[in-house]
Amino acid sequence: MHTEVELQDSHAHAPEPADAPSIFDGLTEPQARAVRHTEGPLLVLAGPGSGKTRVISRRIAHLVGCGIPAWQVLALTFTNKAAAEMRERVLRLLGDGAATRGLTVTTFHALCARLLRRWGDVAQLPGLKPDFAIFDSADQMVVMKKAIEGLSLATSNWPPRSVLSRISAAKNELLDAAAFAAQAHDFANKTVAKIFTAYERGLRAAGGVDFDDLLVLTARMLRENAQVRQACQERWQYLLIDEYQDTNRAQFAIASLLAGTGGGVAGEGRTQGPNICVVGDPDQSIYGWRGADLSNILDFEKAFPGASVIALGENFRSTQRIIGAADAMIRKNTQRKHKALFTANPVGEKIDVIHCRDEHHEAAVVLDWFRARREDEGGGGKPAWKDMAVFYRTNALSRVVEDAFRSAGVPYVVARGTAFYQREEIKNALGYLRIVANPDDDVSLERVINTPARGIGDTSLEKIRAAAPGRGLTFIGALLAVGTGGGASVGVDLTARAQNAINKFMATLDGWRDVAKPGAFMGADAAPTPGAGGGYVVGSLAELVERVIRESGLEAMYKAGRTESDEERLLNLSELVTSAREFEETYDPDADPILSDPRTPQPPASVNEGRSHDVLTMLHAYLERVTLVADADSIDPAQGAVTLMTLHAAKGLEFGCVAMVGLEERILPHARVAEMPEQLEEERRLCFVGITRAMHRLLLTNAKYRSFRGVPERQISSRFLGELPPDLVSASDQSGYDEPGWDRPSIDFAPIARQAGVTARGSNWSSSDKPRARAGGRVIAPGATVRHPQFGIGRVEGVTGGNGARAQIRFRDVGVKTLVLEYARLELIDEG
DNA sequence: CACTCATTCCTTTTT
DNA sequence: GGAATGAGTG
Repeated sequence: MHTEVELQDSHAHAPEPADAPSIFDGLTEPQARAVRHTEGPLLVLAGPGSGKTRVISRRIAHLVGCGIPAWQVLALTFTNKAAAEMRERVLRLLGDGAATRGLTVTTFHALCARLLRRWGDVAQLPGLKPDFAIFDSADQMVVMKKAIEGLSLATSNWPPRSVLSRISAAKNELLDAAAFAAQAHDFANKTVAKIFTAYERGLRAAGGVDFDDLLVLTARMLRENAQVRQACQERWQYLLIDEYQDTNRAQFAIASLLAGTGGGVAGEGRTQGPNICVVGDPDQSIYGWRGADLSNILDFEKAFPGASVIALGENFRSTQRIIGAADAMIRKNTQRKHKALFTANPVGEKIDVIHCRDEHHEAAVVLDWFRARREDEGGGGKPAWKDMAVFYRTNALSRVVEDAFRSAGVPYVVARGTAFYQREEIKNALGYLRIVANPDDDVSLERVINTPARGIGDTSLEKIRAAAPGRGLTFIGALLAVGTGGGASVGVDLTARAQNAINKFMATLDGWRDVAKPGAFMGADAAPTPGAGGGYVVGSLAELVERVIRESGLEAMYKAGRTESDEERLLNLSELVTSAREFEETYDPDADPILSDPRTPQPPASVNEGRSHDVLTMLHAYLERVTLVADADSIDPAQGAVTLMTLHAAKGLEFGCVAMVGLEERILPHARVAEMPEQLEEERRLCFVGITRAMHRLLLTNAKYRSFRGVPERQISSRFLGELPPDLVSASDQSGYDEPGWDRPSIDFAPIARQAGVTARGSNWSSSDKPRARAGGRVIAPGATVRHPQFGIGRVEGVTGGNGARAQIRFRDVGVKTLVLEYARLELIDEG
């Protein structure tokens, strides 16, 4: 133990010397134990607010302090934000110098992307191209639709969304298309298996991988290729995984393969097993729907025998009342290992629970509550806007809150990191860039080939599309052939105009590729252009982005439009250039795991000094970065604004004052638990996560009426509210009604037997308060008489069950109509 | 071929 | 209430 001295002297530019603490300063005994543990597997069960991030960053600093080279340390998180924060905290302890060189702190997905780029060809993963693009969910959808249509199936029978989610589930279980097909026995599964195969083919043909592939392919590569596995194991001797409760099977496989079995060379007396440290909290597992497997954390000691376990139960964040409420609630979960949750903090104020009239009233209540908090003198002093947050279960709930904040002039930010990159103009610009990076990307190609309109219309494209596969041509190959050889040479009969347009387009693409390619005629060595936009070096990424925006015609297109949104789009495009420039400036090849060489497991040292990396490499890295951003990544507490976000995005954060809206049955817990009761406990954990984000004050609200898709529905108070100890709560009913039952959690919500019958749920009548509300949830069967708001009285002739259930109904005036029960506002008159 | 307007279909959560 | 198709027109 020699930490302190070493740590303090070796770093000249630690920002604030006064701030450079001893690594063990102010730690509790269990925290210090976790920091001190270096060799062998370690499980840290870290309750909310237990100083987890602090422990992790100090532990890394301690490892380095013990003489372990930083480049041997790999820390994995789920979001870029968490990675950035962890990295920053380590650097604060150790300084950004030689001591931390090569330290790898990144997300699972980003690590996998880098490993696949570096090793994909060595491992010979079938169909994986070195230039592969990462397809986000919108891209996946395009490929999926094509796959389904290519099999002559209807997207109405095989909804791309749900097929994708089944495939995703399979991939999370490490099943590939062949393995999935092998265990598919009924018709539905066999069909999904076929679609799976076609989807994979389409994805690979476009040189793409989806999010799940990043994990699956990496797991496979590590499992099957000894060379890659050894290289990684040799490089990363110390593995650390945050939010371990959220890992799925693929991530577990990756972690195990990276950890290996022994922790270094045999015979060195290390018998404890690999140096893998995982940190998590089973009570905060909220990604079950994405394949997270709680048994990874619950069975850690089985997977890594001899593991030490340290529980961090003391909470340093919240008041006693908040902790008491959270603890009481989470105890209702039965599938759970109890872990003591306690705090030495002040008792604090009671938790406010307010029943509101509707969502607009609810938003106003939240606003008032925040304003009142700004005058609070109590614990934490007067909070600023940035110390406040609103959480909700679904994104759809944010709109009303946003509106209220906007019109009240209260600053707010919505945590939607992906939103910027989902915008039409940005997707267009990125589409072009993606083609430059990977010409096979036909999803991007089809997106932008006629955006802005350049005379390559549907009819021409259809002809080319029809001809391409028969000739073994990719889409871009066909375009090239059409352009150079003339359409006739590949059996495509195009108008001269279309051919010209295609030629021109291809020439433009070529120009960009010359910029991106190293050593091309406008390569990195050329002199700087003091162009109008000026300042940057030829061969820079930002220049490429700017060129693409201009020469693609996107700029002109949005300039021509004179609506407000067009102006905004132009601004966004220049924002994209800025983001590229920023990326370029901070691009650090040293931090890039792909550059570690297997034969020389040394840190890359100063090999990559200077700007020798070419634009294409940087473009790949940039696109990768841009596709792997998460909602939570955009949260920047430096902004003086209230933060609005989903409960999922809130994990890992803390705020002085928190308001949670929509504590209603069918929202939190979500409606899906009616069909899948086993998901209730995850919903409760989600609520637990929300509550435990609050340091001083917590407000929980719900509304009596809430509109869904414009239709107001009567809401029922969330059962979770009923689970809070009454003495910790200060409840008030401002709904303007006084009905019994409103305060009580619903028991009316038990799963409805689905059988052959179909439930006409919700029955959303006009705003009148007739007793027919009770018709909701009843079974509609053939023979029943119903009333439709437009069509009048009708008789049910037949029903089809399942999701999106429909009924054929014969109306007196309009004849037989097929209606989707969920949306047709049917009123049951007689069960027949 | 491009643009506008009507119709349809949804809404968990996200790397 | 809104995005994403599709039909119809210039």
